[in-house]
Amino acid sequence: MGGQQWNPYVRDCPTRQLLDRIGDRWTVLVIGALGDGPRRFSEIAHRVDGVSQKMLTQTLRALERDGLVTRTAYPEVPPRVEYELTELGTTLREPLKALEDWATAHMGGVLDSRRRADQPADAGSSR
Amino acid sequence: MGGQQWNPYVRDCPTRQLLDRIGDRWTVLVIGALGDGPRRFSEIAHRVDGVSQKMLTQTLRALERDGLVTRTAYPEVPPRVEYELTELGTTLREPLKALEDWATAHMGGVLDSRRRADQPADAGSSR
DNA sequence: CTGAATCCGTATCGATACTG
DNA sequence: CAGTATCGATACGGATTCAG
Repeated sequence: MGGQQWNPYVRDCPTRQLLDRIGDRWTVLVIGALGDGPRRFSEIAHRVDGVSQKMLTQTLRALERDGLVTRTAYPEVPPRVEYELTELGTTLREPLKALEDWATAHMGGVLDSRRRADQPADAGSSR
Repeated sequence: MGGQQWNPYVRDCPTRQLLDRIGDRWTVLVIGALGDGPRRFSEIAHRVDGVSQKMLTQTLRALERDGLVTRTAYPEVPPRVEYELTELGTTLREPLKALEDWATAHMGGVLDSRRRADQPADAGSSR
């Protein structure tokens, strides 16, 4: 199996499905936060700055559903729940890392370009 | 100047900025469609299945603003406009390709897991 | 601590009609 | 052909409240 050559233009190719899946605000960040081992709910919440409790829960549920993360609840009081990347989830970290590296290297240039484009007038006057 | 170590958890790290930028439905696909050379507006529209005129325009404008794509209008009748990845835009293709490859290899498994998780009842009966 | 449920503003996007 | 403008649905996500 496999070997089917998808071009990423067609509606339900894997690329689109992946984009639909990780193209929200938090999924990629949560996967990143789980990159170095299992983490508790509150640890993830603390690491992923700005995520609300609702969105974190929702994101983790979706990741679990898709087999990218496992959820382990310990029957204690107070409750402790740990999330961990599955093997599959771990394999996703590499391409994500490539993206992070690109961002670190090049986003500055992107923002510069954006700022330049946002100069309303010609702005050549100052040089 | 380089060397600053961002962790992808903090609010305005490059990773988040990139995600905010490419985390929409079309940007990644449009970059993909421009991967093998300059393309006309209508060519891109045809390649990126399902994109509306509005969203394609909007996406291309944003890419241009960010220095990832150049726009060249030829003063002809009828008009011809070509879009092409800049050098910077081209560098983004590599990590994006890594993501596409992951999708091709693993999205099937993800969808399987999702389908399994969506079985309402225990469904263990069939084994 | 973990998480479900609700309310609600807003950003996103698709469809459609119109223009040079 | 390559856009622009407008409208409306709805999905996304933040704040808050309640519960085991």
